[in-house]
Amino acid sequence: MTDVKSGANPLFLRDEELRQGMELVFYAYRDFTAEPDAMLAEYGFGRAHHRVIYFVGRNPGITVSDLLDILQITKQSLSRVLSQLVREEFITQRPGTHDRRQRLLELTDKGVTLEKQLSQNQRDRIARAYRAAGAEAVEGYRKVILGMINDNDREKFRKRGNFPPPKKTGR
Amino acid sequence: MTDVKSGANPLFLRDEELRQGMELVFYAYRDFTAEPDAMLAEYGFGRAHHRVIYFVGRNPGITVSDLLDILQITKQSLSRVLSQLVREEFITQRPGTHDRRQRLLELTDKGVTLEKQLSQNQRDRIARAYRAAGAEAVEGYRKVILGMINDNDREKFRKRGNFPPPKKTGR
DNA sequence: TCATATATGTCAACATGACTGACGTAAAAT
DNA sequence: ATTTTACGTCAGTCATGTTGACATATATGA
Repeated sequence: MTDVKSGANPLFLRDEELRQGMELVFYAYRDFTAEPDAMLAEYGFGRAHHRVIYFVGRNPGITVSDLLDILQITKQSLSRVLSQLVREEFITQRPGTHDRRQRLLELTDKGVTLEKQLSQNQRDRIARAYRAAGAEAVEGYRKVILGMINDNDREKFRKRGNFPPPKKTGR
Repeated sequence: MTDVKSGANPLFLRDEELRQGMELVFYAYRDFTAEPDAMLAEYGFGRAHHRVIYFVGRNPGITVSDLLDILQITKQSLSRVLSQLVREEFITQRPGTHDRRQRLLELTDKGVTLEKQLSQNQRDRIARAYRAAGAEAVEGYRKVILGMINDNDREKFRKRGNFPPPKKTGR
């Protein structure tokens, strides 16, 4: 059998290989979210809250519209979870200095604590995977997965570089 | 006030690296599902239908419980979308030959057509990313992302190996 | 200055896809 | 013969997304 599939050229993208690539994304995401989801449930929060907490923690002082750009949901969807997080004091809002219409978002101490707790599992998961695979594999992982991300967001990572500049505060 | 975040501290780089790893998963999944979601909406279907169609197409003759194991949702959640797909003739059910309690699931021609249409975008996305990154990077991608997946499912990919046999599961 | 655009919030109404818990049926296993 | 398994279904709930309309404060440009 001239099994085309067993060829030595991994760049011959067979259906099987592509399907595996797709499934890997599915499984990774599924397992990536399972444990934080369970923690969140104890607070009466959901995955949406986690995403907000994460990206606010990642970009202190982010505006609502920038957050919307990241999450790609409607402002009404965001509003619900965000106002809940503000009400329960995980996030604070302050007017923008240059544009006072903006509400710049930041985690409170309580928010930082929750964020750490929530992402600890994911952080561990990534660290474990990175360690097991080795630096070279990590470089490959980044390359491939960046290639799957839409152009505009790929830029974000490009701008930061592989090992981003030791910037003091998130801009 | 030693700025913990600035360059000298390798822990910052590590944290930054881990965070980027997490974000890559988020962005990839977000962009991965956006277009199929839009197509599905035209049929009155959602992402859940896609997952069912995908995994039934991938494993013709799969049982309901094996599908539940993959999706990790409750049978009630599955039941709703599955019965809809059966009713609208995208999927057929036939009793298991050895165990007649089972309902072995398969795509109809209509189902195969829809599956292809839906996953074409994802397939293209993967192919593009793989081609752009190169064979070595793909190997790294697989290694890393496999490391993120829970043990039991990692086995699935291990068992199949990198270039798995096109064996349909009986179970 | 006046008009318009922007950033944000909010209300109502709705759909999807998760969940739990309970119950039912048919077939397999002991 | 009894129990377990595979599957379906009903009822109710919740989280998270959607659209569309409207409100307010502020910024910006003619």
